[in-house]
Amino acid sequence: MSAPRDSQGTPPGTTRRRGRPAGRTVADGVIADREILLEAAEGLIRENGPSVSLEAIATRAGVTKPTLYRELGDKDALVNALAERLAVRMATAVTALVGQASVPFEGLRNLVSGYLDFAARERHLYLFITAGGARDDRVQQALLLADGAARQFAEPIADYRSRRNADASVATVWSYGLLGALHFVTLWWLKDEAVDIELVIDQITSLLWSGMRLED
Amino acid sequence: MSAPRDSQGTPPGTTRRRGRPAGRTVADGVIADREILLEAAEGLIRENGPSVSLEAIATRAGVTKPTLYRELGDKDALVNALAERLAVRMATAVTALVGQASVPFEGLRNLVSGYLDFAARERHLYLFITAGGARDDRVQQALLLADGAARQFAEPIADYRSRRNADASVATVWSYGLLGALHFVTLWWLKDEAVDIELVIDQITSLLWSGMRLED
DNA sequence: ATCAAAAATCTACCAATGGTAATTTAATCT
DNA sequence: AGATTAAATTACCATTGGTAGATTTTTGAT
Repeated sequence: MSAPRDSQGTPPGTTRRRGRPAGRTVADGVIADREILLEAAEGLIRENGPSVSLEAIATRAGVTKPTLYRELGDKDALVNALAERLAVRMATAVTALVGQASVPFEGLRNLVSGYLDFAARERHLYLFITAGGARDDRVQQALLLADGAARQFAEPIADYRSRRNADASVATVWSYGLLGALHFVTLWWLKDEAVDIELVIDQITSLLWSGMRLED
Repeated sequence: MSAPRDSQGTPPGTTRRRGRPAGRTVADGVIADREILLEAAEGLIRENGPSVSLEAIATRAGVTKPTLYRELGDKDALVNALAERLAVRMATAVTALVGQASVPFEGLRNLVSGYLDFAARERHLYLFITAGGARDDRVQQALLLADGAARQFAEPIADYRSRRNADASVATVWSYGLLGALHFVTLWWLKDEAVDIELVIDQITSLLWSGMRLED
């Protein structure tokens, strides 16, 4: 917005202090700094949407790019870190909902509902992680959130089936299938949120629970 | 690779002819040029993977960037055009397989199998379209292939259910769910192709056909 | 035939951005 | 106190998407 005279985010009149900062020792506040950077990134993404530059993140965190690189690695690492955080928060929220269910079907429905709700609430962040940031290797970017989540889902699925003497080896593939279905429906729904969400939840839950077949 | 002296792909000794080319009239071979450019893009992606620059594409097509922009618009338009082509080819291949089935279940299985096969055969192109190219707005990039395909799938699904007096309004959501499941399983499987493909096909077909439930 | 306007193309550039090298400042060690 | 090391900054590089302006040929009017 306000054009900075410098390539960095230094205020136009002043000069940023250079060199090692006062009262800062080896591996002192490293985790704190990491946290501050990730927080800055999340903030920017929430406010300005999924396209964000490392420069902007560094500036918001009060540092410069090389510091950001030192703390986080490269942009892929940043996206990874954000994905991990989001996956944890998402899993926590969704798991709590699933736990409230009294029967498996209700558990699945809560899962679907929780997923869509969470994605809608963290719209920009969700889109950044699943379709946004990485420079190269965008290939598995789409699976970033999914890889974590799929592992989380595989175990309950396998358990559920084992307890009922059904083939549990499907758990991994089903996890990815489940996540993919949720993800695409989410993307489609987020585009304009034109359809009633409860209807969408019912329909996709029905597909995942009962499948498409009408006869045996 | 071989560093060009020029910023363009001009051979080091020569100078590229400038200006309007001989024997070229308004809207003459426009479609042909478009085709050549798209072909060049596909070739490069097949050979070098999903990361490709517009410069490289233009050079391979024997033109320069401004010409490419005149023919295609911007990079998003290029990705769009490639997605459309791929969607058509994919739909053709898959539809043929589905048509060979004698019962609906077999149709679905052929669909799944055809999707995975096609993606594996056009690995780089598939990844470029679904996870690769677009500059901004990568958001709906993930849905590029899906949007076309989902429309294709929605009608058969609705038909199938209508004929059996089942609720056909699920068709749209199910299409995206189906595509999402296929896409994620495909990405996961393409990562290292470690699992037997027939097993994957069986498992994901089972999920889509019968769902996850074990009891009513 | 001649000359102006329009069309198609290239060269040369710009801006944004991911990433890094060299430099400066402060803390720590001997 | 002086040397070494760690942290951070400035200033830069390379790539790449995109565009402005120069250049050449066709087209069309006089």
